[in-house]
Amino acid sequence: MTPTIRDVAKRLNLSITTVSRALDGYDDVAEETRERVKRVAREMGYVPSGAARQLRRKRSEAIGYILPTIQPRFSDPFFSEFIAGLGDEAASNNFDLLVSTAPPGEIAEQLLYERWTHSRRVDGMALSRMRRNDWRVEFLSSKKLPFVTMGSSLDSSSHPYIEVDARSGFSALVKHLVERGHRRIAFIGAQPDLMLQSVRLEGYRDGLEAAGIPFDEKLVAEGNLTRQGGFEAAQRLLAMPDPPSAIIGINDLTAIGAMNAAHEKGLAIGRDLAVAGYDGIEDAEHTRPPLTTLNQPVYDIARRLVRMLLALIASESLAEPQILLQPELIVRESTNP
Amino acid sequence: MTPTIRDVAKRLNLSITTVSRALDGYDDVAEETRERVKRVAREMGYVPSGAARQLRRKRSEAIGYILPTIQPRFSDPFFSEFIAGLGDEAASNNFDLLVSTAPPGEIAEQLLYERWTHSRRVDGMALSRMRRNDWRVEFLSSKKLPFVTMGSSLDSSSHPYIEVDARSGFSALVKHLVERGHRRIAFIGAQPDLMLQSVRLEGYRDGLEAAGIPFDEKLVAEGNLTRQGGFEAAQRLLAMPDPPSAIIGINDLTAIGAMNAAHEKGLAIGRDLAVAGYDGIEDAEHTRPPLTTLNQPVYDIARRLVRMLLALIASESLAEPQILLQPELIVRESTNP
DNA sequence: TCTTGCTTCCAAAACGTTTTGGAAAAATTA
DNA sequence: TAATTTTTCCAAAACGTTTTGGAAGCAAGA
Repeated sequence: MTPTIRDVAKRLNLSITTVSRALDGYDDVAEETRERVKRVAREMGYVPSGAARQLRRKRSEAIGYILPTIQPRFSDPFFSEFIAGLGDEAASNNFDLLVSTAPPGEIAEQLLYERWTHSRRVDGMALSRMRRNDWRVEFLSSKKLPFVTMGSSLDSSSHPYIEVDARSGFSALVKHLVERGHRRIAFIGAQPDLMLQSVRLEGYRDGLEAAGIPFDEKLVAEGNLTRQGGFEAAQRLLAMPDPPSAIIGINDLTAIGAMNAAHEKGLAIGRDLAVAGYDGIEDAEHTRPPLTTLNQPVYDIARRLVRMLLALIASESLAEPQILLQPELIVRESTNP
Repeated sequence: MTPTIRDVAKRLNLSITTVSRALDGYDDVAEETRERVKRVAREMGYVPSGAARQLRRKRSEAIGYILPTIQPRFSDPFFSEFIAGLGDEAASNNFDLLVSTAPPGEIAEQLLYERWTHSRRVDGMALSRMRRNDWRVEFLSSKKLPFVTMGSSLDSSSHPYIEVDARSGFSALVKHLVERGHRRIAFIGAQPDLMLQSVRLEGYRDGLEAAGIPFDEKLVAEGNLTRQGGFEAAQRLLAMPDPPSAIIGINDLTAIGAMNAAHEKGLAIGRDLAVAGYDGIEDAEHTRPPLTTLNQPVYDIARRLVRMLLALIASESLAEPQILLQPELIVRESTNP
């Protein structure tokens, strides 16, 4: 069996207290003893039992993240980047990352949050894809479990988050298209309960208003953040009697779907139809033509979120609890042939 | 504070033993009492402490997976699909998925494996991207920690795994290209220590041999499983005096990179140069032209791996410890204009 | 000599479960 | 009725740590 602290203590003729304190770096143990303890512990391959430590310390040294699995077999590069960021930063602080999956809004999701918070399997959580008046915010606040979010929600409660200013971003995107001579600019959005939908749609409207173009709701279609959703929405838009000359996708996947729909209709993207997205995923560099997009540094945001979360867990106060970043407009040939 | 089992017992005037056994479904508690216990427990919002349970049961009800983060900001759709599969299946068995990240082959990786196994934070592990004579296999075997792998390694020890028969797959891919009239078929591979490199390269050679085409090592280039790697390798291949008429990428990302290199050189893919990949990621459906590939059901494999792993953890014996699946050749316009 | 103050160690009490080995009460059998 | 079995409950002992509140030994000061 794997050795326990008792085995180490016995071998050293010391009490388990001293072993524990020696390894934890307390200063009431002689430097020479500490060295002996450390050496023997390593020799014996001793690693403290996570469960026992958690039970006693009442902390799990783990943070949680629940992946919103919409369809089975989903694959959105946003999430692998986000998880990599969470994992890297957690790992470099000796924290673990607990991941689970649940379809958003369903009962299973709620059960999972309850299980994790009540059983104290995690010391804190990271949330993404915020919804309007997200129940998770209220729930976690009431349970006093530290959490951080990517993007804000519409709650009055103001929790720590990092938000990318998508509103200005989309406005800038519209400006860019207007400068290229476009007047009929369509927008393919997402489910209306998502914060990113309201925010980005508003940015789109801001942009139109600034250019003096009246808002036309027939130019707004609903997708679902996937390629397929973008594809179908774009088909509908392009089948209109007076189709748009430019399409903005709420994210890159949507935009890529739209490009495919256009291509299938025989339109030359960039010339006949401009297309732009949001996210800055790697795929967007490799479409043909390459996709104009707004880049947000997902990996870095994830790492930074974890740092904030760890500070909260250590009940330090945050210098900057709400952070607003600007996305970077990357103009490529899909809007600039 | 969150209620403990003691609080529930006190409220019911029962012993904590009975509460525990009632909730765990033992049959030595009266049906009527069980109902009372369940009701009150729910009312009080009682959830057993994970740490205490783990400590006593000596099981963590969690499985681990370590993401091979090669570069910072990596995003390979393979992994989001794989993690979604692991997470979904684990969640539906009330298991948690512990994820961490480590660059493969470095000391940090080893430390992580040691920490997780010794501290018993996980009951078992899933591995992917197997290396030749993978030390992890030996390590986990010696620690007697259950594990399953996607793909086999070259170890004599035969652990449970699911392997996709990439060797036949690549052979079939070559056959397909030969039938389309190609004789100079290049292969862009990956780092030589990866199992998938040896296996897929062998499949490629099998295919050449079956077609009576001599193997030419100048047609084999090394990539790194990313688009960028594929792009650069393809540039080298296409700059040769007698360039290939077809390129096979070891995975879809590599192939997509190769398509871009060809496109940059003004070659019409499908007509001037055939390109094919392996994985069946969603991106491959949306390249222009769509990419011929070998599809492997990553999501399902991940779920199945977890089922195998849970059986191992419950020390059941597996009906089929080693599973070999056939990839499905999906011919698209990149090789079939 | 008796305090006082360090330094270095430790015994015992948590932490919140599950499990073991009965015991009391009720039901069945002889 | 007495003996046996079945049903239903429980006290106490783990599980492996960390933390609390000293205690022993020794040097320095009075």
